[in-house]
Amino acid sequence: MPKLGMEPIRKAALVKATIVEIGRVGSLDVTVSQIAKRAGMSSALAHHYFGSKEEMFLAAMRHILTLYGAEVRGALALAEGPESRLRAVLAASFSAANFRREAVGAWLNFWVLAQTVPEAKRLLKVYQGRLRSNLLAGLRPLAGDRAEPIADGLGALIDGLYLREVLKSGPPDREAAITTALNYLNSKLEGARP
Amino acid sequence: MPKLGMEPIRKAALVKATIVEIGRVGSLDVTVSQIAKRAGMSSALAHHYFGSKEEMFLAAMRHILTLYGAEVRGALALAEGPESRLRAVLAASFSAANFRREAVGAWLNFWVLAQTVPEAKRLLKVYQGRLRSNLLAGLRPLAGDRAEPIADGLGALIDGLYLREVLKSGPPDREAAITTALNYLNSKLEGARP
DNA sequence: GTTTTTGTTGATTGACGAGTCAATAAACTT
DNA sequence: AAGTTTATTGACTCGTCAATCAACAAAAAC
Repeated sequence: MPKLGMEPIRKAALVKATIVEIGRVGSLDVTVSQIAKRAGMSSALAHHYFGSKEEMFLAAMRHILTLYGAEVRGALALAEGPESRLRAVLAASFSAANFRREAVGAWLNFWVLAQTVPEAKRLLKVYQGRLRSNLLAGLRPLAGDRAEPIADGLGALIDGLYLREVLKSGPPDREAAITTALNYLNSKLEGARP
Repeated sequence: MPKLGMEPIRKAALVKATIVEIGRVGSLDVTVSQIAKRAGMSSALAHHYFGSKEEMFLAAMRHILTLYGAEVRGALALAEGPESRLRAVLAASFSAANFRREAVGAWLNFWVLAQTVPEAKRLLKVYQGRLRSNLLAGLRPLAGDRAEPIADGLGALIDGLYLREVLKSGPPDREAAITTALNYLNSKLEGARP
């Protein structure tokens, strides 16, 4: 009993299921069947829509990047002035949606994927570039020349905080993460101000 | 023509080969045969000595941790005073041996392993704990109460710098990494000093 | 009302890989 | 010299899984 126009629905369900399963299993060793089952369809259908497992992974990455991008843009729209914009970027990076265990686990595994799959590497570089330019936009008015090294450090710090979240046992502690990042930022800005 | 006392030699060769192969392939999807071949023996022998692939991975992790620990201890032995000790820890973390692409790639994959294998998680926590206490020892005399958050931030920053190294294309840039970490440290210490 | 397009799956193929085993051989023990 | 322990491997088992295919169903187009 096929309804028409299923393609986007099925694809969306698969993307979501891919992220959930990678997070649940904790590695890229998830089978297409697992993903398809969670998305409520047969593995054959998953292949029908995506062609290969790798394409599913890449679609999942794109989806996470899109979500993250939207969140940053939303937060940025409300912010006034460089300092507030920086805070917005950090808040979005550690938002409840992005900092869920499941998303963080998937994120880590995408990093692994980037070692093998060029397109995955490219996507991750897009993310890095966006983060960097967002940070720079806020930092340049406050720190001038010293903006670039600060942005690079802060970017690495954010990634590191994600990484460490993976090892934690309890629930994600967004507060702690965001405080650490803000702390970094503040000591940098104090040093740079007249 | 079996010579006796091969066990430690074979095991060492396998551990080394495991790290190399994980770094080369860029994931934990390395076959025991690949590892064994690189170590110059049959896959059956690898199983004979380690029992399972997972045990090989864990042995490789222990090895990397041991190397890192030795390097830190060595650097620390030469250092005088808290500031110099902090610098020593950072230098060891980004030493040529630890910051090779191959080692960094393996490191990333061990993080993934820690999501599934409890013993791997434990080992990674040992690493984190050691790093943390080394940093704290240097920081407490300089920053007092504020030592703990600084150490946590610096630890995350170091992990983040490792993570970012994975995406880089060229040769590892230890200088840049160590400068970023020192920078973080300096702005923190300035803020804390009378 | 027949043809085409879109949706869907069970069954199958083909490859690959972890772990086991039996067999062989050299060295040590008694 | 017979027996035991250690080293070593080729061949095999058994399971898993990505990807394909043939077949079926319903809507749309003609």
